[in-house]
Amino acid sequence: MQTKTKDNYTAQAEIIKAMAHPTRLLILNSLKKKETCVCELRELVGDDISTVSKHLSVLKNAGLVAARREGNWLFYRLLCPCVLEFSACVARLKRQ
Amino acid sequence: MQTKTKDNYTAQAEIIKAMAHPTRLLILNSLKKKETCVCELRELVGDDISTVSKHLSVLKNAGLVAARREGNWLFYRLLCPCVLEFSACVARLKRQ
DNA sequence: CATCTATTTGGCCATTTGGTAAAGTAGCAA
DNA sequence: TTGCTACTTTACCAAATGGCCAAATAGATG
Repeated sequence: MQTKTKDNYTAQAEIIKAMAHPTRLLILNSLKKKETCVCELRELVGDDISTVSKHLSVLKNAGLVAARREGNWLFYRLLCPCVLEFSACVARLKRQ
Repeated sequence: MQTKTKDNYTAQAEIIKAMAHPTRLLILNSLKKKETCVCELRELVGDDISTVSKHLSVLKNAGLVAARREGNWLFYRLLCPCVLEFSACVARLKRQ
């Protein structure tokens, strides 16, 4: 196996790992509909605010979302909606 | 958030988590081409045979692959090729 | 039966992850 | 300035993950 390919899979795995959590999937799917502030995501998720913030930083570091400040609020948005096409495939798989 | 939806994301996350490792991505992409025995996957991956076997059991438990015995050999095959369409999306993301 | 080959499983250990509480930071407003 | 709101970061802990070695297992063959 070539090093370049290995690096490629490592980089892909990083992104997939960032998606591999129920809360983060929920957040991603929610952001598909609209840009959302942390406080609203927190209500949606139902966990501690610091937990939600950590999940958001995982998604941000993976390049899946980005934030925009508006006064006291931070609005997160989805950078790559195509990652959600994956959900449909996984949902299909689950039913087999 | 409804319980049903939560369960849904948990189930999806299980499958995505199974993909979220460089070695397992390598295996999945290799199986896309053809059914392969463990010994050959081991050569491809380069890790200890027990490590490769454990990765395969993660993929099997997630429902992503299945095995077929032929004499002493176990041949693994990909059950849901659509999971790999995701790679293209992630690769695009990486370049942004 | 014994033995060989291919693969899985269990034990162990180091590293990573996910969660909370507490402390820190950034902007707004009085 | 002080204080308030909205969030992030740090510290800490428990649980999960990933790796290797060694032991166990399954089927083929003598």
